[in-house]
Amino acid sequence: MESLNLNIVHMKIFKNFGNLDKDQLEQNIINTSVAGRVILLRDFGKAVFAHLQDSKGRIQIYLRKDLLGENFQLIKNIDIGDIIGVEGRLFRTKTNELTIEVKNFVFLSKSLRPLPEKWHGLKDIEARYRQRYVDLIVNPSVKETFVKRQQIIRYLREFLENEGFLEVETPIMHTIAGGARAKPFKTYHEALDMELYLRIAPELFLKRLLVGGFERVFEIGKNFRNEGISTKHNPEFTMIEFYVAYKDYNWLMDFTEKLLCYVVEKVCGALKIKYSDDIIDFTPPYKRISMYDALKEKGVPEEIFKNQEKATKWAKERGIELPKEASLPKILDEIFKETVEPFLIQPTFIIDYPVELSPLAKRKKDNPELVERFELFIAGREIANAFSELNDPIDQKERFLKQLEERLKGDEEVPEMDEDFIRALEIGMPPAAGEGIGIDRLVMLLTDNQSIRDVILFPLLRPEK
RNA sequence: GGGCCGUUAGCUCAGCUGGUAGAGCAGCUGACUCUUAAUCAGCGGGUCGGAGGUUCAAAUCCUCCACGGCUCACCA
Repeated sequence: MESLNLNIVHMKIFKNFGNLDKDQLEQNIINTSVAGRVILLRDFGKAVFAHLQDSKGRIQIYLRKDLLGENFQLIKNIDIGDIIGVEGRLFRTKTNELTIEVKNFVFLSKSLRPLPEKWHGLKDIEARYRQRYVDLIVNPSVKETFVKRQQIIRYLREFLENEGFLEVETPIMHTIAGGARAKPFKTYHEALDMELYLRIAPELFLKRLLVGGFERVFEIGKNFRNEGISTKHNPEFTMIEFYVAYKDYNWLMDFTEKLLCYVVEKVCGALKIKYSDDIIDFTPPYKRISMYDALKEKGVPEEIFKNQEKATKWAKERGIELPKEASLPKILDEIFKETVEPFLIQPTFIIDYPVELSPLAKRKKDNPELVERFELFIAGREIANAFSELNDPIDQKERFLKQLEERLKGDEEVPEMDEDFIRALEIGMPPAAGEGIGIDRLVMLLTDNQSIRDVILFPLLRPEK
């Protein structure tokens, strides 16, 4: 029987025969076979009802002594959690439930540990993360989340491929951890006797590919940041980054709207979705507003935009904590995070950031203190970060050098100088726009989950003992 | 790293101002051939997260530690 064609509950049985009523099933004998895990068991002595669960659903099976004869004694050895295969005829019970009347069955796997309680299931959050295999068996919505996660990635990929993008893989082990501002994980290569870093972003490698002549590239993969863990941060997380030559950030905003619509429509079946207590509407166009205008809208006085003393005072009066030695743009960024960000529920592009906050973005032509950058906020969270890419090697080198001063002051999050990246820009990079989207946060949004750990199969935890 | 909260049977949870640790489900035995968290009768099940302390007596009070949750800090 192991070699028989075993049906998958939902795809074959319910899809093909789920619409047949009791009489139709009496008149047409439909034999089927299924393998699955026993998740409920009701023993009546000479008859047993059980529910089998497989990857797509559940179906009830009915085992009778008079049909199974001597083999019926074996049924008494079944425990909840065992995996068995059955074959038999489909029928409907008195209560009209589609059921398999078993004529033959086989034990496939024995479960030695009991499953969690059938009614309350597994609730303990720690146990759910540590024993995700049990969580997946008993909490159906968990499985749904991870199916949706894969769909989100599939449709992102499909959209970009349809738009002529090439998917690439760049190194995860870096000799210089660049492309973002974050503390990296360290590892070690024995043969080369060399320290390496796990990447904090693929950005600088993807831009090297623009130099090499690929005009549309993207990469989906893990990034690693050696920072605190929270409901929005896991040390390893999945990003998609994509780059388009000969386009700028305005084009990219339109493109982002199309991309999100494509994915949301495919995955959720509508552009309006529920997230927590909000209804998020992905119908374009999304509001586009500069960082400074967004601050003004929330009542932040314009006079502090150009005056560090006043900005510091204004922030402190409102209990906004500032890092020591914060520059004016950094102070405004902190004010933004407190006064604007939490209120950006509907998709909103915040554009035109101060150059100090964006060392890899191109300056605006009419205002070199700002860059052509946007961040997309949804449900009070940053979902995407994008800009017209800086392709002037001289400006880029100057900005790296300026950052290095901070590194020398002891800021470990500032990357080392990447000389090879400068060399690549010196060869000549076409004007381009690039964007990164945090996949985990997007999945949270589209699956209505409040913690990043609920969209990562095996989130990082300390060892049990 | 700080603050608050949690950790009792395989699972979900009770256990009051300190006085021999409980229930439901799961398990075991028995009854029952259309049940839906099946039902009924009976039985077994615990280093109360760990280590100290206070006390005649600690799941309960105190201290430290471990793990987790929320939150703040951190976070391109």
